[in-house]
Amino acid sequence: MSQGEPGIELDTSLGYMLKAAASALHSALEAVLRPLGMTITHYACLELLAQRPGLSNSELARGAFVTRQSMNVLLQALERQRLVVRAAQAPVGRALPTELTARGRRQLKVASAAVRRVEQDMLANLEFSEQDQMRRLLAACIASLTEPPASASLTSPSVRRGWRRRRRPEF
Amino acid sequence: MSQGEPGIELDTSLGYMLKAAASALHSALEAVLRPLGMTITHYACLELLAQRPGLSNSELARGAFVTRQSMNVLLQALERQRLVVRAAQAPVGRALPTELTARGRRQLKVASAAVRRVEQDMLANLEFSEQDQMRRLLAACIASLTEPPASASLTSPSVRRGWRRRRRPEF
DNA sequence: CAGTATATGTCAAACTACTGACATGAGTCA
DNA sequence: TGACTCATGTCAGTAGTTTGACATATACTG
Repeated sequence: MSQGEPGIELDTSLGYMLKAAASALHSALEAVLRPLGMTITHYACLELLAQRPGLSNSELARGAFVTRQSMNVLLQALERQRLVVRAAQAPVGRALPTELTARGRRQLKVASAAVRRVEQDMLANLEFSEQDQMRRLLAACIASLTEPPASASLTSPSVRRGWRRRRRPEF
Repeated sequence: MSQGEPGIELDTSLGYMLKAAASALHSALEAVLRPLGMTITHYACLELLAQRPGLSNSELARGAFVTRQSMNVLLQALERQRLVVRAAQAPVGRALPTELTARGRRQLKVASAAVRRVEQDMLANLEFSEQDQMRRLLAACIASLTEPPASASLTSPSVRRGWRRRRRPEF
């Protein structure tokens, strides 16, 4: 083009490619989850609870990359559907531990299988060593973007100080 | 973090890590673009037009990973702000070529610099060879998810048949 | 040529997720 | 103890996107 150095070369920009890959994955996940009557965040919430029972609303929000407000409305819906149960009162602080019900586990089981298929499709052409490599590279990108050098674990809410987590999530 | 760390795949799931990286990038981009009064899609639209002048609404939508309806409302806003101009009538078919105005180019220049900084931050700890590797891996994932083996170029709307592009975009 | 399928532009309605705001619980520090 | 800071839950309003629908333009098919 004419004007000097324009901007970013989209075709080779890793930021753009990252977005493209995430977008493709998102579409594929939506496509398999929709017939099950679930959104991606809905699925993510269930999966998180299956692997870490007792997570609070805020912790689930961080794990699903949405705001705690968004997760809150979702959680209320899931509770109405009897897919999860929340403690009536907080054991400590204000955080209310949440857990899956048997019904929630059943729904998750179906969804989880579908999601796994999508992920395997995505990695169909990658060797195991390449998958490891990709994990390493993505982790490096995440770390660089999240600045604070250490931790920020899903379940370490209070201890860390002086660093304020970025408010906005995804997508 | 007392509950027995159920070995979760989330921490090693490439799908999850991809989402995490995209989410972190999205947040970082939003943070630098917001002070400029731009959204990510807004920026993406301008950047696309800078590199491929004459792109239509639908082509811009695909390039920015949103629906053509979303891009349409954005384009109308950008046109009102005199950042872009659209052809009054289609040279062929219904597609209306769009181009940046001088004003649009000026706005893009500032945003592009900010975005470049974010991307460089993200890649700060990666060697060039690792960046190439990452490009290759992401490209493979995108290809696997998009199924149809070939093409699907940003500017090949009509030729391809028998394959319907996935409707939903991103993020 | 008629019929069908694909692309595109655009309006309107519905939704999802975010921002803003406020109150509550807990830890830190002087 | 009291002031301050931080994390959390939750309600209300809003912005950005998607879904749905329809008209129109082109290209393929038989």
